[in-house]
Amino acid sequence: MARPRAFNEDTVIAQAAEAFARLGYEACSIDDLLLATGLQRGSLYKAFGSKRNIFEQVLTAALGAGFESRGQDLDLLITALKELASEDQPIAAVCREAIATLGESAATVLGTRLLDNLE
Amino acid sequence: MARPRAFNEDTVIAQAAEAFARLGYEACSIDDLLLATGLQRGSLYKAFGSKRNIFEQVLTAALGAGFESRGQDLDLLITALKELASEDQPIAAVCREAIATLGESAATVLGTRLLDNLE
DNA sequence: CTAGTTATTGACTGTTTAGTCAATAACTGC
DNA sequence: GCAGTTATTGACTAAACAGTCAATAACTAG
Repeated sequence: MARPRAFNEDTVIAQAAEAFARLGYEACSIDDLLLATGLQRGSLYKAFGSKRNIFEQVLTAALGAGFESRGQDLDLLITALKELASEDQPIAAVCREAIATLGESAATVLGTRLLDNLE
Repeated sequence: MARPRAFNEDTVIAQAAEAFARLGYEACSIDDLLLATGLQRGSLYKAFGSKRNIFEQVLTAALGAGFESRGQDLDLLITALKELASEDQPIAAVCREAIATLGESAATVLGTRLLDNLE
């Protein structure tokens, strides 16, 4: 129909996920995301709209179907809970669903992952 | 000896603790701390040196002698683990000591507090 | 009262932040 | 080819950021 995208959206989300998981939400700047994805500013904003929206897509991809408590995905969940969930209901909803998947061990699984930051 | 301080250091640390616990480390700006403490920029920096040092004093006060896993103190511990511990050894050391105090229930206690962000 | 010391103030700096946009490029349908 | 559409680029903006500093104020010792 028109000029095609030069990137694959899923790949970009996966690259952004790595950056958010490693740095956390606030500490991960747009420049960090540009570096991680190889995109230019305008392209990132055209495709995703805002930092918060990028994170929402990252989180949905990580915690949606096929969520299996990989370390990186737990880091994203912890970040979402600590930095966003209390003031962002859609993010909180995604978190709730993932936590239901974890069942009664949710607290221990998350706490154990938190403690991994000491090693 | 000279001009006396117009504030009590322990009070200021307690006020800063509330702000850090509520907002997290990165999301808590110096302006947030000035608002919370009522101090002026120069006074805060003269007394504590840097944002990171203020946080270290807050954390030491919260997790040192008399640490009793109050909600606010757990929030500070979680913040320290997630945002600072992996790249700041003195902060990590304070965390380790508090976690030893919590014993084998540490992971569950921290995870449970994390999940409270959903309510 | 004076000299010495330390605390307070708030204007200032340079950097980094998230986000915007006009110009241009790359495509498709005709 | 041409017209229409969407993607890319990177310079740009305004706000927020952590941290500094010269001027001044408030104290103590003598």
